[in-house]
Amino acid sequence: MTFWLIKSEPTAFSIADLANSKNKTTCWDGVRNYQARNFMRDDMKLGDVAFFYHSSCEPAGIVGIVEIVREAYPDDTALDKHNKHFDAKSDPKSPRWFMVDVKLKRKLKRTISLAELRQYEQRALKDLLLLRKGNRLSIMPITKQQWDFILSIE
DNA sequence: GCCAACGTTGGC
DNA sequence: GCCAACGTTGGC
Repeated sequence: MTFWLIKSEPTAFSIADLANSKNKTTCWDGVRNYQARNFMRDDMKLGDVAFFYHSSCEPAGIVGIVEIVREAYPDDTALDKHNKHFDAKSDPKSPRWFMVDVKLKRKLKRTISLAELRQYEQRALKDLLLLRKGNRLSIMPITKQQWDFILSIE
């Protein structure tokens, strides 16, 4: 089982939006970065869990926990001309972009902000990809140790 | 709104 | 294959 962190800008799709979705489940579409896609397509498995992270907002931070309830399948928004994530170079016969379905397990009792996570960047969260300088990855694996530690400070 | 950091594109 | 130009991300 792998642990993950997935980012979303709450103005685009927030934890509240997920809570209000049917079955508290949504398809995680719109990922247009190869590294993030590869993680999702190749390594995200049914039953894996992920932290839901709000980016580009105040405060940015971890706000909830989701579970992967469907493994990777083609992201058809790439083929939809009217979708903002349309990709003219994506070939329907050989899909370039993928998505998974995630279901809300629970909201955290409080937001664990980026600033708070940074307090541990020399120690328990030393290797957390999120804290690496210039990191822009929207889907990243985290270790069980990091997962457990973050939950312990909730 | 700014801008550093990064990924992608495309000319050569 | 190199790398400049460009677009995007995301914290501040």
